[in-house]
Amino acid sequence: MTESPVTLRDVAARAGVHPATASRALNPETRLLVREDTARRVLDAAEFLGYHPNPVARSLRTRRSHTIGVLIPDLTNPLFPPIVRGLEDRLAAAGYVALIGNTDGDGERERLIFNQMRARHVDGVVLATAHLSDPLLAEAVRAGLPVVLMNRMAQDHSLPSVSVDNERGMRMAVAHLAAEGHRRIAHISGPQEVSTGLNRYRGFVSAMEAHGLAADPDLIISAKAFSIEEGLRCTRILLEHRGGCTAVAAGNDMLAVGCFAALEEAGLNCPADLSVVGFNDMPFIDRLRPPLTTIRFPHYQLGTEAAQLLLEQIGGQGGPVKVLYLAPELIVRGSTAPCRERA
Amino acid sequence: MTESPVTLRDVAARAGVHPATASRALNPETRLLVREDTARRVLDAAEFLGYHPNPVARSLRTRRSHTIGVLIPDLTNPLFPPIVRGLEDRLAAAGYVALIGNTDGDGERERLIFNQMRARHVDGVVLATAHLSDPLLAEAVRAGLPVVLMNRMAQDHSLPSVSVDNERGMRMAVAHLAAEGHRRIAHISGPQEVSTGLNRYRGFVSAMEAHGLAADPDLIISAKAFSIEEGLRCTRILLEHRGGCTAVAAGNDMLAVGCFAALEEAGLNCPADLSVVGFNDMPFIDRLRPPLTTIRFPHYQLGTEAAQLLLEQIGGQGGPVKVLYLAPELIVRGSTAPCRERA
DNA sequence: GCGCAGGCGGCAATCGTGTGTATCGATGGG
DNA sequence: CCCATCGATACACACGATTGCCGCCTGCGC
Repeated sequence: MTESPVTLRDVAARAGVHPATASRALNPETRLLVREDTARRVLDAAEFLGYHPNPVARSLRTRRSHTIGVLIPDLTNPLFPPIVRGLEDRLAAAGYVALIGNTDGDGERERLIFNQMRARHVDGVVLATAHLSDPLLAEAVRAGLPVVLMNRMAQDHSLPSVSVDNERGMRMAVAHLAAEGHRRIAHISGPQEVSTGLNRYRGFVSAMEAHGLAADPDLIISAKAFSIEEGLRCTRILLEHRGGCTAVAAGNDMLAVGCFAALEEAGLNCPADLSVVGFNDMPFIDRLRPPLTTIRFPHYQLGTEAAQLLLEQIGGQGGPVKVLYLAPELIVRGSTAPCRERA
Repeated sequence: MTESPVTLRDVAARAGVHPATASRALNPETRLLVREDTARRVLDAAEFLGYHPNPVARSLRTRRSHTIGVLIPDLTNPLFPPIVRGLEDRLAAAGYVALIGNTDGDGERERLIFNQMRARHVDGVVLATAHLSDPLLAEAVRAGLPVVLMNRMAQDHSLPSVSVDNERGMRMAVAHLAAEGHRRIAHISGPQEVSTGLNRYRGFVSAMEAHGLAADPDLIISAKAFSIEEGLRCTRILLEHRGGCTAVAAGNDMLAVGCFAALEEAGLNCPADLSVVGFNDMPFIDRLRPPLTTIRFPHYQLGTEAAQLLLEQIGGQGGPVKVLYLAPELIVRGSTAPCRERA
């Protein structure tokens, strides 16, 4: 009464069959091995008793836990909740659940959590933390563990991944600033060890060249993390011995928020003194002062697509490795304005 | 090589003992049943082989999954990520993992997810979604499933819970507005079916009385959910046939954000035309325009304390039911100003 | 009427661990 | 010298579901 002690043998007993037969009848895959009326009797008995298969026992036998490990840097980064929800919703629809692990950008912690997840026999892993060359990837591949990279790509291995087209997104951001008349545009780049940081940097450089603008090395500062603190630090440096830039393309929204903080600290106004464009269009970023101009991509869908790719991989079709790009979109808000120096 | 096929029998074989002995030697609880040098031999063998007990098999035998179900309304509500992190961190320290379920405030979905979690044999449940009288609670109690309420309380059952002192917090908010000279203060209350909504409402009424102010029923509007949309809707109503209030105490920050949206829509200015105070001090709320005056409580700690209570309950000390209140704190920012009508 | 084929379903082993019980050996006391 | 006792370990089964294998029964054809 306290638990749900209704087990397969109970169902079998009530249906007057052997547990093995009940098992076959209940599994849609093997149901055709059982006569139809027998199957119906078993199903009715299961229904009547309120039978739910014990997933632990099933996992022990089938060696599949229906559990997915998800490694992200930090759940409290507003970018991730919608992505995680997309993941969980899609996984849940397939009968899987997600175990979330926060690495805080620490490689040591990442390895620890990864091992714990492997110990729990996860059926696959979604990595949103992978560095360009991450030893974990080699390990996962060697172990035959299905892996999908999310918002990240790897250089050493060809792995399925879902991400926004970062180069294109950054080019759109720069194009917007250029169209507003800005010529001296700075870039606060994300960490160059992750694909997101690197590709956006590349997009910045190529876009500047495409617009016939010099990508002044003095106006490119590399942040050590995608954090508000780093945005603040980098912008301070920029403001101190900047070559007089009129606009900043930040590596992501968090860096842009840090940029805002630095401007406020220096008594400068955005966009009057400096135009700022971010990347991600994370929740609530449209309600800041000023509302941030940024590059949007569908967060929730990023999660669902990552889940989809992982499920396909677990399904074992063994098809070609899929690399999925989601289209970025420029969202113009109040943090960018025409360049005054040109006017 | 691909998996970690090193099992208890392997360890036992290498140590030259029976698997049962190896099991006892490895378990600190039962280690004293084994001679010390034998235990050491087993431990060495386990170390050498890189043995990790199979948690699935263990769970099947011990009927403990080391898994906790966590039901929240919506992970994309910025209030929850820090709370969830606190929970996960504390649980992880005790060897537990959390399964997150989003109910979207839907009772049907809540029941569905709850059942799925029970089917997965979670060792306990943290409920951040419970209504004042929730059939799930009775069910969980009847099943002997450890439960902790988070940011919620129940009326029917005496259950362990962790929450902020909502009445006191709301009284602090009202006291602040009163101190600024406001006399006609409105309240956008949260859903009255959940303790958070009800207790803040009570706090509002009692605070108004304490300051000798009339709690005009026209100035109290009940939202159907703690959402931006509801905040928008309720504020519109308030602005249309309000009795000329000069301040609003919102049931939480999301409602306050909706309130901001309604003001912008009506061409009104906060705090010049209307002072607004929220509740929760959720992340990024300090970066809105204007920065929201609100009631803060430690989110992360709310999570860790809930986890702690649940772990104690699972530990089975069977002590008295603990109900924990965290102290609220008034954070004054730019969304509240002295009442102009008094000046 | 008998033999064979094939569809159904039962038997039992298995997954890896934990634990109650039995057994074995040693030791100490009478 | 034998028996009782106790400590240490081996044995076996249970947890609950899955699945390879085998046997039974039925139906059909000759």
